[in-house]
Amino acid sequence: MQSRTPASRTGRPRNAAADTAILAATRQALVELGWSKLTLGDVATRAGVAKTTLYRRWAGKNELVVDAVAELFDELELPDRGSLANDIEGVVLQFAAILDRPEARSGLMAAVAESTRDDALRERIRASIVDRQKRLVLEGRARAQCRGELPSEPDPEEAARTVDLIFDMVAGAVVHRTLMSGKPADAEWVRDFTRVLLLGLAGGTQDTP
Amino acid sequence: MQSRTPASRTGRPRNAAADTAILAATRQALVELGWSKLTLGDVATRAGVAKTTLYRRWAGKNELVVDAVAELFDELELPDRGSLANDIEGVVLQFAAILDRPEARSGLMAAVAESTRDDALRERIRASIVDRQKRLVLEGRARAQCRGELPSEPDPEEAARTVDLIFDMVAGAVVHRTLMSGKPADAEWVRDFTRVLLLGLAGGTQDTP
Amino acid sequence: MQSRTPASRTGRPRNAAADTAILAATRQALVELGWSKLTLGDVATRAGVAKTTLYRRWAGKNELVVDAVAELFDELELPDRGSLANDIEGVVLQFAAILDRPEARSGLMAAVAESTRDDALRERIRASIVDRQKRLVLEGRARAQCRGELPSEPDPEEAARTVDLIFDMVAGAVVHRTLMSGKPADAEWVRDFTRVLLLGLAGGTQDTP
Amino acid sequence: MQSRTPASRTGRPRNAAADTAILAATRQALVELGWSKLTLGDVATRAGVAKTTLYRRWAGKNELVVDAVAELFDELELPDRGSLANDIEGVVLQFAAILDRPEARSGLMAAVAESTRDDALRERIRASIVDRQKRLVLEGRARAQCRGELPSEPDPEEAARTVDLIFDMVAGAVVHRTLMSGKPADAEWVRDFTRVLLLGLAGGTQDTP
DNA sequence: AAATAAACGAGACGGTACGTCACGTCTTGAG
DNA sequence: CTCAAGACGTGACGTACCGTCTCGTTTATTT
Repeated sequence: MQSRTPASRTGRPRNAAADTAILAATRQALVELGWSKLTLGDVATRAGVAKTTLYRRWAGKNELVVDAVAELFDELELPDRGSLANDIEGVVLQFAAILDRPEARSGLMAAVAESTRDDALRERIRASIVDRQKRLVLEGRARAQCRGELPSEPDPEEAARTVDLIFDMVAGAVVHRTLMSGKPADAEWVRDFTRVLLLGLAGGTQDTP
Repeated sequence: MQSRTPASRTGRPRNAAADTAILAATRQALVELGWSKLTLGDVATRAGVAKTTLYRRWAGKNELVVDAVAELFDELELPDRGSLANDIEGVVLQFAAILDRPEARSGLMAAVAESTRDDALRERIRASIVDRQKRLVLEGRARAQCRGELPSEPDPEEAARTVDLIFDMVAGAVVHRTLMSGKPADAEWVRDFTRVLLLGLAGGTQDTP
Repeated sequence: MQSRTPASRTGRPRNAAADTAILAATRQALVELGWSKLTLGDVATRAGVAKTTLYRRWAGKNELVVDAVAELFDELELPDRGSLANDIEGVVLQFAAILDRPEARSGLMAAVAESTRDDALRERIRASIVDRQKRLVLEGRARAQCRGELPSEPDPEEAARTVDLIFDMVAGAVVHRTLMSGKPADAEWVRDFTRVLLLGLAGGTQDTP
Repeated sequence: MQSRTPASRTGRPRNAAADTAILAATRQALVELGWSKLTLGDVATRAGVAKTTLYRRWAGKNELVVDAVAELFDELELPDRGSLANDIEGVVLQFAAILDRPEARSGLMAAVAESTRDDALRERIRASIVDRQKRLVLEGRARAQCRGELPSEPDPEEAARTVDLIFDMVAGAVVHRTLMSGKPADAEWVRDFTRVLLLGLAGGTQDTP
C-alpha cells in the first residue's frame, strides 16, 4: 500500500501504528479542509508524527491521499438480496453513501485529476481502488448467472470487456450524479438507474408489453 | 462568463483581447503543466498581461480554469445520423475526443474536485458545462421521438428526471472509462456502451434471439 | 552595501526603511543568539518583514551579517591626541570596545570563517570592513609624519606594504587578545602593545636607558 | 582530549582506532566542505563509524572540530636558527604554512566564532591550542636571553604579561594577514613583520643611524 | 485642450506551504 | 557496555506562488 517496503533487518524498525494514524489524520483533514487546503505538515501534526516521517513513507500528497481514500472503498459488500436488480441497487446505494462522505468526494476527484498527468499515480489509483472493486461486478454477475438472470458468457475476452463496461457505467453514473450534477444518488434515482441499466432506454418503457 | 461586469462608463476601457489571450494561455498551460502546477503568474506571462489584470477579471485559479475548459465543450454537436443509436455513438465519440485533450482532462477533474468544497464553483461548473450540454440529450430525445424510437413522455417531471439520468449515465461512463479506468473510449467501447444503454444488460444478449 | 541595486524605474519601489530595520534586527539577534543560532526567519520577524523580503535583498546569512557588522566599524575615529603613541592607543581602545560588543565578536569571526571557503564573501568583508578602516592607518601615519615622528616614505609601493603590515599587526593583535586569548584589551595592555609596536621588543626595555 | 573518559571496567571496550579515524575524517571533511557544510553524519560515514559512536565520544561539532584542528598545531617547532630574528621568522613561516591548510583556516576560525558564546568551548580552545603553543614564545625568549639579545626579565608577572602580548601580536598578525587581508604571509611579509616586531615602527628606519 | 478616471505593466510585499537537510536521541539486534 | 543501522521528533532551510499593494504610464470619456 505504501511507497516502499524496504523490510530491512537492521536498525530501528518503523513504528507501524504511525501508518494507521497518518491515514486517519489524512481523512480527517480531507473532511475539514478538502484536498487543496490539506497540507502534509498539518496531517503530520494531527497524526502526532513528524513531517519527515510522513515523507519517509509516502512520496507526496497525492500518494498519501490515494491510500487514505482507497481504504474507504474496501467496506463495499454485495449481500445477496435475491435478484440482480436488488443486488445492483444495494451496491450502488453503498457506493453513493461512500461518495457522500466529504473525504471521499474531495480526495478521490483530486487524485484522479492529478493522475491525468502522472502515470504512476494513475496506476496506483487503478490498483488500489478501481480494479480492487471490480470484484463486485464479477461476483454480481456470477450470482446472476446462477439465478439464470444472465446468460453465461462463452467468450472470456468479451466477458472481461463487459465487466469493464459495466463497472464504468455504474461507477461513472454514480460519480457524475453525485459530483457533477450535484444531486443525491437517492433510492429513487438508483431505481431509475438500475431499470435503465438492466432493460435499456427503450426496454424500460416499451420493449416489454 | 467572467467574475464581474462593472460596466463603468468612464475611464480606460478594458482590453477585450486580453480575455481571449488569457483563456488561451490557460489552456496552453493546462496542457504543458496540468492543473496543480499551473500558476496564475505563469498564465499572465504567457498571455502578455500583468498579474493584476488577471485578478481584476477572475477571482482565482478555479474560476479561470472553469471558464477556459467550458469553452471546449461548446463545440459538441449532434448531427443527425439516422438512428438514436447512431446519434448516441456520434456524440459520445465527440465527447471522448474532447476528454482526450489534456487541457480538458486535467482542468475538468480538478475543477470538479475543488467544487466539492465550494458551492459557488459547483454552480459555475453546472451552469457553464453540465447544464449547457444537457441540450444534446434533449435534442437527441426529441429526434428519437420523432422517429418513433422512443415513446413521448407524458409526465414532464419524470421526463426531466430521465434527461438527468441519461446525461449522468452517458457522461459518467465516458469520464470513468477515460480517466479512471484509463482506457480509450474507442469505437468498439462506444458500440458496446450504446447497446447496453439502449437495450439493457439482459436485452443486449438474450432478449433478441 | 546590499546584494544588488537594480534601480528599476518601474514597479513598486522597495521599502527603504526595511533595510535599516533588517540590519538592526540582525545585530540584535547576534547579541541574543550568536551567529550559529541566528536564523533568517527570526531576523525577518524581528524586523517586521517577510522572510522573502530578506532573501530578495541579501543572498544569505553571511552577506547579511557582514553588512550588519560592517556598520559597527564605521564609528571608528582618529581624534588628534597629540602624539603617535596616543593616537594609536586611542584608536586601539575604540577598536577593542567594538570587539567587546557581542554582535561584533560573534558576527565578525563567523563571517571570516565562512569567507575561507567563499571568495565573494572574503571580498565583501575586505571591501566593507578591512579596506574601509585602513583609512585610520593612513591618517595616523600622515599626522605622525607632520609631527616628525615618522619619516616620510619615499617608495610608494613600500609605503603601501607598510600600511598593510601595520593594519594586520594592530587589528590582528586586538582580535587575538580579545577573542582567542579571551582577555580584555584594557588600558594597560594597550599601553604595552603600543610601546612594543613603536619601539620593538628590544627597544622597549633596553634601547632607552 | 575528548569529552568524557568513563573508564568503565566492564562491557565491550571502545574501539581505540575509531578516535583516530574520526579526527582524520573530520579534517578531510573540513578540507572538502568547510565548517558550515560539515555534518557529523558525513564524518561518521567517512570514518566508517556509526553516528552514535561519534556522539558517545564528543559533545558536538564544535568540540570535535577543535580536537581535530588542535592536532595540526602540535607540529610547530622552534629550531635554533642562530638569532632571535631568524627564530621568529622560522616559526612564523611554519605558523603561516599551517594556516594555509584549508582544514585549519575553516575549522579554527569557526571554532573561535562559536567560542564567543560558549565559555567551555573557549576554554577548550585555549587549553588545546593557544596555551599549548605559548611554549614557543617561552622557548624563544629563553634562547634570546642566553644569546644576550634580550634582557632577563626581573618581574615574573610582567614577564608573563609580555609573553601573552607577544603571542597575541605574532599569532594575531599572521591570522589577520592570512584570513582577513587575504594575502599570503610569505617570506617578504614575515621579514617586514619581524623587523617591526623587534625594532618598532620608528626604530626600523630612523632610530639606528 | 484639460481634467478625470479607470485599466494597465511592473514589481515589491506579507504570507503560507513546500520538500529537504541535519540535528541529536531512540530503539533494535549482534558482539 | 559498545557498535552499526536506521527510524524518529525537531526546527531551519531556501524556494515558489499566493493575492495584495503601490507605483508611473496609457487610454478613454467628460468637461
